[in-house]
Amino acid sequence: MVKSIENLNNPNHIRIWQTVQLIPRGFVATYGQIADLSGLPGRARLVGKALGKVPKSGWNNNPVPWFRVINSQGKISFPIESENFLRQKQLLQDDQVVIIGARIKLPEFQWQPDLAELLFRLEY
DNA sequence: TAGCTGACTCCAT
DNA sequence: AATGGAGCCAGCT
Repeated sequence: MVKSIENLNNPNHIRIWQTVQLIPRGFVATYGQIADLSGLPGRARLVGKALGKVPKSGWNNNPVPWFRVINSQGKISFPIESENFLRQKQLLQDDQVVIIGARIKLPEFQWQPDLAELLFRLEY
């Protein structure tokens, strides 16, 4: 009970959720990329932590597409065939992202935010 | 407060 | 392409 309130007040987590909300349907980003774009360079592991604590209701009345974040090798980070792995894979496939085994072709599907999106971020 | 942990990365094999 | 080790660091106990 108290814990969830603490999480909702963690400014780093909130910034990470907001950045993840910018990833367009059909694309993915890496943990390190989200950390950088959130102003938290070098803290890729924190992104994983924050995504594990996304409120079920989303953030700011909008969903947080946690499943669009994968590791720098282009793979889903959950253990193969685990429940979380299968769920993430399904949601990405619903986005028309092609997955071979655990791997996604980053050159083809990695989100490349444009200047307008970055400027939007700076307004926070 | 002091360790411990891990939805990470980089680099070498 | 797959695997392992070292480094990393905020959050958690």
